[in-house]
Amino acid sequence: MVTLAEVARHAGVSASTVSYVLSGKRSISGPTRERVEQSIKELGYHPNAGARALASSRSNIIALMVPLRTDMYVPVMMEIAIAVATTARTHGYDVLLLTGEEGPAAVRRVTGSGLADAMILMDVELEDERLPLLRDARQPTVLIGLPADTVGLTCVDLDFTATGALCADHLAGLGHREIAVVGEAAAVYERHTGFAVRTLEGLRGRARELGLRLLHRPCEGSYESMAGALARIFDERPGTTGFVVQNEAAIDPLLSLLRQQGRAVPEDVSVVAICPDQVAAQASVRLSSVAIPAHEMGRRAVELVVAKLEGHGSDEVALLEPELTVRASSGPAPNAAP
Amino acid sequence: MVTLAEVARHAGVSASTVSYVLSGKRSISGPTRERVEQSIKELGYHPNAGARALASSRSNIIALMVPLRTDMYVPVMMEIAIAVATTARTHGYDVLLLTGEEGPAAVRRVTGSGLADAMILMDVELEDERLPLLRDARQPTVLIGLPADTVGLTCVDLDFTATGALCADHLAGLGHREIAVVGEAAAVYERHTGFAVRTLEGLRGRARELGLRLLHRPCEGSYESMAGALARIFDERPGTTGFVVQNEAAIDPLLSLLRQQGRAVPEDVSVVAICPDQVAAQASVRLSSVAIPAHEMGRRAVELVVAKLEGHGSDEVALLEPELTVRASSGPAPNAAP
DNA sequence: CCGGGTCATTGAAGCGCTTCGACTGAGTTG
DNA sequence: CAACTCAGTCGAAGCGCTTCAATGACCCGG
Repeated sequence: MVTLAEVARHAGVSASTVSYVLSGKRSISGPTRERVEQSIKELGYHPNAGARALASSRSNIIALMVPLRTDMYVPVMMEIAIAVATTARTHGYDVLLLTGEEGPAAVRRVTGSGLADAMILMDVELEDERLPLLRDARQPTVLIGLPADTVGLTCVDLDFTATGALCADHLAGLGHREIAVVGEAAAVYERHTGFAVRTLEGLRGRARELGLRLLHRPCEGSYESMAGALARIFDERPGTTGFVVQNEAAIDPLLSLLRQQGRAVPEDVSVVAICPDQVAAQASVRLSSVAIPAHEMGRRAVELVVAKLEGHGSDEVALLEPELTVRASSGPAPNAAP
Repeated sequence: MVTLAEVARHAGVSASTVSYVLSGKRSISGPTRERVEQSIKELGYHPNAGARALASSRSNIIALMVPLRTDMYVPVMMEIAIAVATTARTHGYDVLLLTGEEGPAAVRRVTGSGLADAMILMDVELEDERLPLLRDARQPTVLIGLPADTVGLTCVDLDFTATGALCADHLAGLGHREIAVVGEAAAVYERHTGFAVRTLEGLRGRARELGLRLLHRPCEGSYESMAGALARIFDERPGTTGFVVQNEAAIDPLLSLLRQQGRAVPEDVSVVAICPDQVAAQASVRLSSVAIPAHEMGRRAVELVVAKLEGHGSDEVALLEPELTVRASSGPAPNAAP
């Protein structure tokens, strides 16, 4: 194993000079720099991560805590994780993957041991038990998702309240008066997951303003549960002509069932989805949708955390503006005035 | 920040004693151990990861390299990643998340810097450019997936050749003679991804033995591309009564299209999928399928790598036996002899 | 030709931990 | 009872790096 000292000897300089060449924290003359870089290359030197971390109290690692559950939004989580990992690399950081399993204990372990310089948490609940620990951890933290109380926290999320309102606007604008919301599994609402709750609030609030009738039905995502939910929806509100779906797994079943029942999309019913663009574009009917900007969320989270690590950057809540793309699944309500 | 030395002072022992209490590498008397543990708790001590890594040349980190692409099997990758992370924790290791982006450079960086004690690579191609580096890295490595040449490597994978054969057996046993294979996107085969190629080999080999006619069509996974592929299949082989699907995204479109064309499953055509059980169980027709044991693969990979780190454990290829679960999507061929 | 400033480089002091060898005293053995 | 073992503890030497204060070399204006 090649060490700094060996590089220094090979290049005929002191160890500290090599270190400064590597870090760029002091000016080094051209010739010296070149000699050192040459030696590094020749010897195949790689700085030892542990020694660096010890001497500088910086590990250059960002911890990413992903939810253990895989009951929702798996592709989104994966895309966020990958975006975090690649963006972190461009800033010189590696990513440590923590699962929610250990819960608050993981936070304590990582912040205590200096394993990571900062943390990014996903799948934040409205009253998350990890939050108190974060508020007085010495490591900077960024949340992907929005808890109830954001004081002293930095968060990134799609503005789901605005997303709900946007969906309501779109359908109302097309003349739909009775809207059904096909949501995530009931468990997701029960554990007070922010995005699901907020979307619903946004939908309800705007529906009230616009005088729409709104019916919310959680859905497990299986074909069977979708069939059940759909039957109950048309049973209770036969005049339903607009659907908002926030559950990737339920999309295909919904479209398939509507087709089976002879309800044409978008002629008889309109469907708006809240899902990644790729999913919307691949469905049997190209779906009008509000995109989940997973990549952007991961990227922003890293950038916020890096800014904090570098001293600038403050606590802020970065809400991404939702964008609705109109595709082939939404059109004028069948009985609307022209 | 609390250090070992402070704990030692607080407990009235030497630093080395505290260290031995922590590691258990030397015997410590009951009273002393208790005193030290008490001090650790009172002071809220957490060993510093960097210092540990430097002194012991062990980081207690396993690097996991996941593919950057998200064009296939995303939920499977995620499940493997989560299984790796949780299993690693039970052995005292954390997981560093690397994306394929950096390619071989990431391998060099991690092995060179001692950032990780071992590596697990996913999405291995038949002729993977990272393999030469691994063969003479000092860190143990385990591959999830099977390259062409496994000499000197440790691998975990579902036995996809046997999986293909099993699907052929199942359909042949039900009297089907003409089988269509709906595969992954063409790009997956072009980059020689092991699992896709091997499944096909297994299918072809057994089909030949059993005298089945086999038609393979790659598929992007969108509804549109599935429609195209299906049209070409029935065009070319109108007598097709059996389907093998190895592409999660294509499952729903396939079932939906078959229904639209008035072909009943399993009365007119039988479908066997190669996918996680959850997906098979949630489809509109409960699918007969060979499960992808994602969790098991992740777990096994960690256990193999930990065994290597502990000195026992040798190079071996662990192929998991495929299991076919018969559900509602496969039945006797319509024109078969009773 | 000297005081003051800048630039490039160095030596040495740690960072917090693990681990080796040495030491002690109690228990065992011939 | 001397010789020996062994469990339990300690001191000290690093692990490979960063960083601070110090040292020269050099240039400038006065």
